Amino acid sequence: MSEKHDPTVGLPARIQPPQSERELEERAQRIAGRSLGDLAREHFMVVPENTTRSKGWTGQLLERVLGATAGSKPVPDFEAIGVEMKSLPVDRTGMPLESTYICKVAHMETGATPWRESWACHKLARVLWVPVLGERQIPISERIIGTPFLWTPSQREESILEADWKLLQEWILQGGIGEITGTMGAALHIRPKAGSSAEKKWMLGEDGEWIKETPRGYYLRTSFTHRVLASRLALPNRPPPP
DNA sequence: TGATGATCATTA
DNA sequence: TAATGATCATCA
Repeated sequence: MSEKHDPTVGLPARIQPPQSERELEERAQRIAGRSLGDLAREHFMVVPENTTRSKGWTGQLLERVLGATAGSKPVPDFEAIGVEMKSLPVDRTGMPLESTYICKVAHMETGATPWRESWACHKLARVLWVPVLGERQIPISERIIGTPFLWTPSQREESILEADWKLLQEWILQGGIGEITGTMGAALHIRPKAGSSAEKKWMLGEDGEWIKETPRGYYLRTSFTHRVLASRLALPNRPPPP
């Protein structure tokens, strides 16, 4: 009989998950303006030289700092309060540098799933956006956290997402998942999401038969996330558009 | 192994 | 140079 090794021995206690949105917001506001290097040091994380081999590092740091549920479970980052966290790399003007991954394209959804019942819709129902000044020229440790904020899609935003969802579902119905390209969808689109293009998974094909296909995921375009940032941060007191 | 966290890098 | 398609690390 051997005792189970406890990897937390010698490390600081894990940050407890926030028990309310208020608590999460307070934590998030406190790291606004801080550098990734400072936060990493406080939480005993080593800053990578570059992100090529550490692509998820910033997100993992923020999860740790804010007390997100660790791991890769298919549940919200802050499970108790149903909030998803997304770090968003932006340039100095607030323009997102990358699209935002939402979730995989599930083979059970390849057809006529209503937007409101979709995995993507549930994922986006409540999001803590954490902008990070993340231009490649800036060393990782010097990148600065912006102002985080909680977000639920407005009616306008949701109608855009729903329209794209319907469009993509229609394409899947007509031609199968294999016909989808990244050009489809104004805000929400579908792109490969796999370890490599060689990776194939069983999906439902055009005529309902099982086929091997590249795993794909739903992503938000930068044009959409930019409008989300701009409407919540740059123009906080702007009256709603007509 | 498959879902999570994303960013990389080639091409149009 | 932006966008699409490809790829990388970690965790349970």
